[in-house]
Order: sequence, then structure tokens, then C-alpha cells
Amino acid sequence: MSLTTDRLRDLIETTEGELPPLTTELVRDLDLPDHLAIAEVAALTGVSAHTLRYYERIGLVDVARDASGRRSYDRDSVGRVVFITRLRDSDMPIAAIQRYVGLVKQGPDTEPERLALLEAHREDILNRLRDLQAALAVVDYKITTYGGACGS
Amino acid sequence: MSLTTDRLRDLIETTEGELPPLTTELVRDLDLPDHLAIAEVAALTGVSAHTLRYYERIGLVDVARDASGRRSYDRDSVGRVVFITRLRDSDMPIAAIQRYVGLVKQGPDTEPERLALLEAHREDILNRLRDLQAALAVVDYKITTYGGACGS
DNA sequence: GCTTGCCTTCGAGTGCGCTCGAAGTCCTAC
DNA sequence: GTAGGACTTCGAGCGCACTCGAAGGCAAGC
Repeated sequence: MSLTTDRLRDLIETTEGELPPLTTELVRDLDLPDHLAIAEVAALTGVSAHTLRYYERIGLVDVARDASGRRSYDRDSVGRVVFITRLRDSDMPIAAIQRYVGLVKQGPDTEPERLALLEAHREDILNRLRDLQAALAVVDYKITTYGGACGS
Repeated sequence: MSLTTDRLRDLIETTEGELPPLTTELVRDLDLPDHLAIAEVAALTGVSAHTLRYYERIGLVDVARDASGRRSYDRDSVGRVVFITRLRDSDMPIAAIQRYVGLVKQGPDTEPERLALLEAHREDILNRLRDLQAALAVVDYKITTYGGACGS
């Protein structure tokens, strides 16, 4: 694990300031060790160990254990964590992610429903983007016309 | 008030589906009555009466009372509410808005500080936009390549 | 052998932003 | 004059997503 941790540290440090955020695909491309300890996943993804345990507890990720009972994240689990992180970053509620993961567990018959969930969430994201852009316009206006009175 | 409410209802209904979100400036242009009751402000802004009282309680807006002790929102108060709504829509924490409002109350000397606050928030918004776009890319990828396995 | 430190489980606590309910007041319509 | 409904204040409650703390296990280094 020490070796692994060192390699991971290198990996993270050399990629520091990585502008493209981590994606499931990117994770596949990094030549990560087969199995990561929880602290390594935390370092890699920026999700705290506490939160990783929480995600497992509520059924968002399944994580294997090693001989001594410790969590051992394989590539799929890490990919799942990264995916969940993107969904959370876009404010998808935990409950919706649970629903999605539940559908995945039920097998391929649920694909249409999953797709519908994703498409609904896509709409949410687009709405959020619009809200944010409106807010940005207001803030920019405030900044440039500073000194104006109304509503300030 | 009944007249006022009716006019407001017209105003809101005829503008239904208004794509440009309400701004402080827009509020100034609508020929609103001088004073609005809380329910009218709620209808106009989409902020619940409960929340409007809460905003007043924590010091985000000052609202005058009429002869019988009821809230009477003038144009400035409405503008303030709209401004706060934009800030909240962009996830500015209540505490930061309180700080901002506090600076406004302290007078014009605090303008540089206010500006700094707004500029910091502007950065936050830009970061959020980036996060959302990254998430959108991931969700779009999922939607288009549906059937792919990893991390789903 | 003992310390160090990361790990385990479990349940409880936290912070944020509302959201609600109770009890009472006031105006309008009938 | 009385019923209805919107308003008032106040404090408490809620939902979400973590976040933490306690109590203990296990492996490596001195």
C-alpha cells in the first residue's frame, strides 16, 4: 500500500491543477493500481473518507474488503465514485442517485427508465446553467455600475 | 388592495413564461403600485411569504408597516428581494448576503469591500458554471452512449 | 512488546435554509 | 355581528448531505 500510495501521490501531484475534471473515462486511462484503499480514493477524487463510507452505507457504491476487512476499491468502484461526484456536483439529489443505482442493480431491462432519469437531470442542469448565467449578469452589472443604489 | 392584487395577477399572468428572469431593473420598469402586500411580493417574485418574513427577520430586507401593522413593500424593498433571489439562485450563502447587506447599511465607505465580496462571488459562479458544464458533458455522454457499463 | 496510525462499525450531531404551527389581530363581505 | 381569510409574532421542526466521535482492530517500525 505504501508503494501504491506513493505512486498515487505522484500521479496526483504531477496532475495538479488538472483542468479537465476527473471522469469515469479518465479514471480508466490513468494506470491506477487494481485496488485502492479508502484514503487513496479520497486523495484521488477529493471525496472525504467519511463521505465515501457514507456513500457505501446508503447503497451508492459497493466496495469489496481485503483479507483484514478493509475497503478495497477496484476500478469500477472508483469509476462509480467519480460518476457520483459529477452528479452531486450538478446538485442531483442523493435520493435520485439511489434510484438510478437501484435501476442499474435491477438489470438491463431498466435502461429506458435510467435514460429518462438522466434526461430529466439533464434538464435540471440546463435550468441551473440558465439561473447561474442570469445571476452572473446581475452580479456583473452590480460590479460595473458600482455606486448605483437600487436593491444594493 | 384587491385592485392592486388584480393588476398584479394580470401582470404576472400576461408575463407568464417570462424567459428573462426578474431583475432589479425590470422591477423598476414594471409599473407596480407603490406598495405591495407580502402575498403580492410572493406572487411577483416566487419567494414564499414565509421566506420573505424569514429574510426580514435575519436582516436581509427592511420592510415598512402600514397603519394596521402589516408589511408594506415599497419598490426598493421589492428590488432588494429580487436581488437577493438572484444571489440565492447562484448559491451565495445567506451569511455572505448578510455581510453584504451589513456593509451597505454602514454607508458608502464600505464600497471597496462590497465590490470585493461581489467579485469573490463572481468567481464562485464561474466555478459553478464550470462544474455544471463538466457534469453536463458526463450526463450527455452517458445518454448518448447508453449501454456502456463503467461507473453506471 | 509497544507505539503509531490508518482502518473498522455504529450512532449521533451539525449547519444550512427554510418551513411550519400556534395563537392572536384586523379587514371585508354577507 | 359574525364568518372568512390574510395577516402578525414567535419559536420550533424539518430535510438534506454530510461530518464527527467513540471504541476497537490490525500491521509496520522502533
